[in-house]
Amino acid sequence: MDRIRNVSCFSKLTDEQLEKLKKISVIKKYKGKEILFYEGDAPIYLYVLLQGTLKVYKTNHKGQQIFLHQFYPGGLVAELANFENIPYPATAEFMSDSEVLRIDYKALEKDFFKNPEISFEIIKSLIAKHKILIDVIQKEVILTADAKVAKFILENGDLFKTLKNTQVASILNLTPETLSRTLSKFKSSGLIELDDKHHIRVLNPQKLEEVL
Amino acid sequence: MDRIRNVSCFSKLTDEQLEKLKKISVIKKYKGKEILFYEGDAPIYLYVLLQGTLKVYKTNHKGQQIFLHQFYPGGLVAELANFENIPYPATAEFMSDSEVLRIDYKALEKDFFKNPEISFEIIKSLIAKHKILIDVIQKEVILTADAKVAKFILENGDLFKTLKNTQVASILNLTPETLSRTLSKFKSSGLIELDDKHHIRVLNPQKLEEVL
DNA sequence: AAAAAACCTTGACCTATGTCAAGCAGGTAT
DNA sequence: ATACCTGCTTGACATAGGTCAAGGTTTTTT
Repeated sequence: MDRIRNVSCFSKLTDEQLEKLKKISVIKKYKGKEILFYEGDAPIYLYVLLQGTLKVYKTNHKGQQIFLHQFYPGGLVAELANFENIPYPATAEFMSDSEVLRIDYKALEKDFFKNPEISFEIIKSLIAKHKILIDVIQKEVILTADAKVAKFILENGDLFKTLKNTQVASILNLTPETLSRTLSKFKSSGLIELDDKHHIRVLNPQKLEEVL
Repeated sequence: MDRIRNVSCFSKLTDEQLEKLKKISVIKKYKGKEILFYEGDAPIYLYVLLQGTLKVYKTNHKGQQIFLHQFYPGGLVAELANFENIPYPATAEFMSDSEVLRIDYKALEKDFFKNPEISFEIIKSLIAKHKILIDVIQKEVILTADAKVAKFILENGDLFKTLKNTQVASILNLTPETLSRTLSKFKSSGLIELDDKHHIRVLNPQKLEEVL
């Protein structure tokens, strides 16, 4: 199918290779809130997200989700677990109705691994994920709640238009209460302004940077 | 030099390739506590640790070190920054007198990147680092202080023999006070026993596991 | 439009861990 | 032996952020 060809990761395969790939993979559909895999599951498949969104999170001692990352179409999911044949280190849950390409990993390894194009794509994907993890560490370990919020406003200000505050809070791994308090603090110190419908206007980007 | 050949990452190179590598690299010696690079520096070189130990950490808002990882001889340091040409995301400091192979990254990229052996080694190194980062997240974000200590005792119990408590505390990113309190708590609940010289005996591995 | 559900805000309180300070123990140097 | 580090322990206190609860507001369902 053309679906596969359009995935950036496989764009450079020959027709013949694509045929092979088709044989070891299948397209699966999921609904929002369904789970693709749980933390601790054994990895059998490599997944490529074709459509929809997928979030990956870990669960802490008190059962709360620690949001790690969100996948968009084209993303390669969970190579690590496949490579190392260790249990998935996190849980993956669909956030909307989605489609994934489910690839039999063992077969892929056998046929495709010597292909330098594929290796390169894998390196790229690993590096991207590496960056994500470093960001997670930055976010969770280094930044205070205020700094998280300031960073999010500066980098993703428009998302406030689409997301509810609870959703933003969960992306930042904060409680809605803390987010609310932080926003009012910023508001009262004149850093931002909230008009009617969740539209944040940054009044003082300078100062907001300084919070970091 | 044979030094290079013994680095696992380059063990499969031909003599000719090794010659090339020699031309674009140089061995540097450092003393303990010297800094290899600071968080935020621009990456020019790829480093391979030949001898000694190197620790990598980030610094949080209050200026404390957040320990991320320790490198041992053979380790490839900081590929990410090189690949992506972004500033180093952490600081690297030698913990003992050490030697590194300093490789001109641009030249390496040009000459060696199509080599599937090298690609494979890079993938391996990236995956190892990926795992480390996931562990860091696990340690810093998911685990409580008690759980960190319990995990460390179970996995690295012998290190208590060689390291001072302050050093263990800094590996766990805890204050010595917290570590001390946690150890006495474990001791008084009969989970562990401390004899004269820093030798921890685990009395109840079962229960210790449960703390996790 | 009415009822129900979900969301946001604010206050009071809790908890884990860090900070500061003091005392103590053991090892090393004088 | 004495003095002096360095590291360990313990206590009192501080603080960031979470938890619980209640009231108000918005959105969704009926």
